[in-house]
Amino acid sequence: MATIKDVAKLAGVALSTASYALNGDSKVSPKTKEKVLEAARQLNYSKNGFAMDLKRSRTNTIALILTDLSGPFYSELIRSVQDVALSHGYDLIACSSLGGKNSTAVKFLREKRVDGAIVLAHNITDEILFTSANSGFPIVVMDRMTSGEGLISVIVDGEMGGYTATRYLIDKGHRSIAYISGPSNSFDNALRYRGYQLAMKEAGLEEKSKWKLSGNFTRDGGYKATKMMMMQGELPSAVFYGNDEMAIGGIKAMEEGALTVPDDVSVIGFDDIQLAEYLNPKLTTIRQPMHESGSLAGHLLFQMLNGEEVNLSYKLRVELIERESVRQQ
Amino acid sequence: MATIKDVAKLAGVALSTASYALNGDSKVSPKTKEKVLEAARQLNYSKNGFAMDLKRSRTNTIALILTDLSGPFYSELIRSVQDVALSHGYDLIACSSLGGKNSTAVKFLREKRVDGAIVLAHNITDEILFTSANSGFPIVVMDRMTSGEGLISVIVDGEMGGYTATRYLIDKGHRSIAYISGPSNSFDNALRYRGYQLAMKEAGLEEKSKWKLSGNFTRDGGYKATKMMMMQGELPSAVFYGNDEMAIGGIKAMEEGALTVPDDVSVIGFDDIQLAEYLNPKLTTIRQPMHESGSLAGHLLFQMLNGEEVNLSYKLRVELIERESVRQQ
DNA sequence: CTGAAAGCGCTAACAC
DNA sequence: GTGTTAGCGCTTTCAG
Repeated sequence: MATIKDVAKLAGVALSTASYALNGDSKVSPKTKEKVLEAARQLNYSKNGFAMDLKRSRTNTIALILTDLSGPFYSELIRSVQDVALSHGYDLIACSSLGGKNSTAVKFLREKRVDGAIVLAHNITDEILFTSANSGFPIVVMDRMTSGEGLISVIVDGEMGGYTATRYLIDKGHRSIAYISGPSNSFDNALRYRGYQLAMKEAGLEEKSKWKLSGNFTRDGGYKATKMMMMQGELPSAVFYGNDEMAIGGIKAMEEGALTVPDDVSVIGFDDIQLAEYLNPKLTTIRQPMHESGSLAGHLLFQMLNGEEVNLSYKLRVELIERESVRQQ
Repeated sequence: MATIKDVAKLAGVALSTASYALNGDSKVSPKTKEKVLEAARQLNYSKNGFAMDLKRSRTNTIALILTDLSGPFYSELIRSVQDVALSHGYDLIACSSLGGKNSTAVKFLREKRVDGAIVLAHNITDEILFTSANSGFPIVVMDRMTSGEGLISVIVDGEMGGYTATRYLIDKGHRSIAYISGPSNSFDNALRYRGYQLAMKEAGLEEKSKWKLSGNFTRDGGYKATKMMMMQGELPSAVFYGNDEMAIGGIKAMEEGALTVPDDVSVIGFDDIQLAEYLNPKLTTIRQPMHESGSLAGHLLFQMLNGEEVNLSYKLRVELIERESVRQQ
């Protein structure tokens, strides 16, 4: 691998001159510059990224950390963060926190391989966040309400969402409503469930403990939880799934059990994933403003990077998307 | 930011001793090691990633380069590559080639910020691939047939896929079959189209030039191309969309035009994206073995990293997934 | 086992 | 404008 030293030698100039020429600094004469560039071309030279980062102690890169890079749900978020990064002349890399403490994500955070990060990964502990973030290394976290030095959060109002969904079902005349929950350690799930409870209580409705099922936020989990519910004999008139993925699994289970949605049982989800409007029936759900929240997170990160003052947390509103999976009772 | 120097000083040992202790080298006495670790803890020390990479001139990281991080289609691929990376003790980062020559992807490739890369991004030119790859920096490219020093390809047999899809339609009794193509610079599209042409020719069928439409591989493009086709008056009895996304858009356009799939016109796609089986009607399509190809690409990359000999290219077979969008004519 | 010292490749004062 | 030089923070020989 050719180094800048080789380039300088071949071009017959000093190291620094080569560096200046390569970086487009104005204080190099055009012909010297051309000489250097030509030498670089000949040697197929390309600069060593780390050496530069080390020297500059800045990478011009931010990281987006997700639990699993492969969730279709993140598309919009990734895109909006990417747009913001690009518009600030920064690079974006995505990495996964799969593997917890030993994951790529934690390594990048701890070893400061980027200038800042946006984190949406529940398996990154608060402790890691706290010890990694500081005024020189900002982090915005999107799946919990946590803040500290260089650490802020932008979250979606899940409680409001849970309330809205439940309330909508109640307004449609439903009286027996089940909530199929996500993982018990999920902050998002807790919020949605709290919203559900609130609306139920407010309407004087009771949550039946036999319908208290968990589907782990996965399609298969939703399927199994629903099967379980169906085996219990008595069915609610509506079920609120903690997320759309579980609702998909749930609808499948119902279909298999000769139950029609929404005629036999109404279904509402949460997230508004892309698939939602292609399901049959089209899924009524609560839309998370992924684009807005990603964009906001990105902008805030750059504000912090520039040393500007920002709030400790931001909460975004959620929206009901009425489609076909809920019927008037 | 505390450096290893600070840690050494606080612990009262030499720099090298601190380094050894921190890296778990065996030649440090347990109590010295503990002293160092304690000092590191106190200072909230974490090593500087670049300095290490620079010194070691290895990053233990590979990159997966995609045109757009946000395509839902990549999920399975990402997951399989990730699994392979993890099992080799490597980190994986994903980055986007959005922005072409100035993209993050190109920067990472040229500046060697990783140890190797898997590329599935048609806007990365062959030239960049050739100048970046070498025996010390392997690249496996997944969307074209290109090879060179440290550069190999694993592709899916798109031509066979195109042939299979078209042949299936013909066997179902269809005689007028349109192919809605992807971007003209797409290698994948060219392959699929060639397969289509082959099957048509073999059956003595003719491609009508008025149905020669392009949908750019996007949902919206498929929608527009289909609208265009419908405006022409005469409709084919079956249409083969270059990918599933376009088929989705196409089906929507047909629905809006009071056309029923598959009763009025049969539809076949390509890719077998997750959505395909949730559409109404469920989409008949050609499945790309994303898991297998990602896994293979990953394994090959590591073989190259280890200096092992590998073939210049690998071609994977494709599979017809029969669902509901094609009917017997 | 420990410590001193030599760089990895690059940038950015600083002097000429 | 151009060249000299001092590190960025780390690993790793080599001598004690």
